[in-house]
Amino acid sequence: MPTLKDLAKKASVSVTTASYAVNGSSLITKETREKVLKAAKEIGYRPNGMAKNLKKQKTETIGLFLSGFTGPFFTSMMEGIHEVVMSRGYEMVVCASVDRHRLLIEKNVDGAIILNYHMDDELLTELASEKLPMVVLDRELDHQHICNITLPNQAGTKAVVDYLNSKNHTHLGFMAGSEESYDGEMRLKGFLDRARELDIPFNRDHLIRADFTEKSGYDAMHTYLNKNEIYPTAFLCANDEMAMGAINAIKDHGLKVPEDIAVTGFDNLSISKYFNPPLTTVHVPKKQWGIHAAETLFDMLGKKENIQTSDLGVELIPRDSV
Amino acid sequence: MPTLKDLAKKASVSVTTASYAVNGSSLITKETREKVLKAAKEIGYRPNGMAKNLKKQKTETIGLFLSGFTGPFFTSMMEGIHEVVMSRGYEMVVCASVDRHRLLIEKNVDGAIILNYHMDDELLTELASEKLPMVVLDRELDHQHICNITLPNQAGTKAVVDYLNSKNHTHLGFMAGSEESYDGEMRLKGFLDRARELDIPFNRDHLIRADFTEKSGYDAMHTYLNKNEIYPTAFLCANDEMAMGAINAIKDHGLKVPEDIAVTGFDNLSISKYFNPPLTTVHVPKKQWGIHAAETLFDMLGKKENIQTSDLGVELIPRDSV
DNA sequence: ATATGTAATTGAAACGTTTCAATTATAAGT
DNA sequence: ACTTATAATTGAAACGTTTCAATTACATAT
Repeated sequence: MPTLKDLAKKASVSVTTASYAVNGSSLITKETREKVLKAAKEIGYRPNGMAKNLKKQKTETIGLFLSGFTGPFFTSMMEGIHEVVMSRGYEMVVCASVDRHRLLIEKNVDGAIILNYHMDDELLTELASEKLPMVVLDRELDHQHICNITLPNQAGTKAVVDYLNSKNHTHLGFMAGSEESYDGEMRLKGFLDRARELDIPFNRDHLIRADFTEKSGYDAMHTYLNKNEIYPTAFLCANDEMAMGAINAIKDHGLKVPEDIAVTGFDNLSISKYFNPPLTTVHVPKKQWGIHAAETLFDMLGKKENIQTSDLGVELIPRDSV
Repeated sequence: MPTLKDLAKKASVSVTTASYAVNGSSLITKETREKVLKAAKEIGYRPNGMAKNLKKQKTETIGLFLSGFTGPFFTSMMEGIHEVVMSRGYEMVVCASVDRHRLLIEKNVDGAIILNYHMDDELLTELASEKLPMVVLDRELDHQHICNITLPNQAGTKAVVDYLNSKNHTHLGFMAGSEESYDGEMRLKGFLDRARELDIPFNRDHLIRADFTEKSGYDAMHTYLNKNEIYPTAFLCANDEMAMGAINAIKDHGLKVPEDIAVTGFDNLSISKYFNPPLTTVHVPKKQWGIHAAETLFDMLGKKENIQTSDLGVELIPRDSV
């Protein structure tokens, strides 16, 4: 691997000049630059990113840290983030991990967007700093260098309860995800609160736990139906994937959706409208969410004062599954 | 940001000892190690990844370079890669880019898996080396430090043609993706070749181009149906997403699937079996593909001789869309 | 007490850049 | 021709680690 020193020798200039040439500095003449660039091509010189980062003390890379790549939910959000990051001339890396990721703890990124319930609050508050601002999407953290951008989860399930209520569904069930998920628990909370507010009785027997995947939704609903012969007229699910699994289980059990049991989801995945039956759900502006997160992060990097983190709106999408 | 020097001072040891302590070397006594670790906690020391990488001349990170995050196809594959990478104690970063990505060209990764038709062959062959082996998934490149692991695209569409033929479909149409996609073009080639082999006449009027997304599939089929009043009895689509779009367009046009037009996909996305009608498609072992790619890359990193790249199998999944 | 071997610690160089400060070359003004 | 200003080039330090080679500390054997 040729280094800048090799390049300098090849072009018979100093290392400094070589550096200026490859970085397009205006301090040197056009001729020297061209001479160096030509030599660079000849020996196949490529700058070494590690050295560059070390010297400049920054990477111009922002990291998105997820708990996993599974599921169709994240892709729109990533697109949103990616668009913003590119437009600012930065690079983006997506990392999945359990509790920690070397790129984050060894400061290999200039900023981070976190959507990873495996990472605990302590690690994040410890790591966040002027040099490593963060936007967290899956919790609320009070820290000078952390911004929270959360989804309107509670408002979402509340809207669903209201909608179902208006359709005279007064016996409700809820399929929740993992208890570790902030978003999931907020959705559950919105549901419970609203049910209480509307005096809709809710029995914990009709609270099912799954893990946000279609399969887990199927399995959980399957077991549930085998155990209970009396069931609600409508089931709210904490996300679309589980809702689809639940609907498939209900159908396989010989019941009809929505006639016997209505089912609602949350997220409004792009495929949900093509499901059979098309899924009533809460639209989550995933891409917008990503854009907003990234823009906020760049505001922090730019040391902007008074960073605004506007709320995302809720929209119920009524379809045939109710 | 406290450095190793700060840590050494705080713990009243040399920089070397501090380094040994944080890296768990057995050259120092238990007591000194503990003393240093305690000091590290106190001042909040974190090793600087950039310096580490520079000195060690490696990152223990492997990069997956994609053309975009869009679409549900990649997630299973990423999971496969990720599993392998983690099991080897490496980190994985996923990068989307147009023609180049700084992390790749500045050697910020120890190895790369490429699935990005935007990157041209020249760049890749120039970059691949002993220190940066690559596995490419979307083309075939002959280079000492590049392994190709491609999908059984041609075999896939050939199987579909055979299947449709056995169902007496002799008027076929094909919805292809972007011409830049190797996989897409191979799928098309398999189709064309097999049709010729079976003496099934094919008219280029029934070759539609879209760009692999559901929306583009819908639009393309919509325009097609408005233009042609005579159409094939079956349409092969180069992937499932376009197939779903095409089916929706056909339905919106007042025709029935599969009665009026049968439609097949390619990929077997997890949602495809729940589509209405369930999609006949070719199963692509996406996760297995990822695992195989990552394992091959580690074989290269380990300078293993005689690297085996076994082929992936094809499996036609008959469902109601035919 | 002295030599000998091993364990623990340390100093200093190196990794490949960037960039400040210093130097040299070139042009312009008298 | 000589100063002065500006442009172009360069030397050297620094970024924060790792690790080789050298040193010191300590125990054991003579």
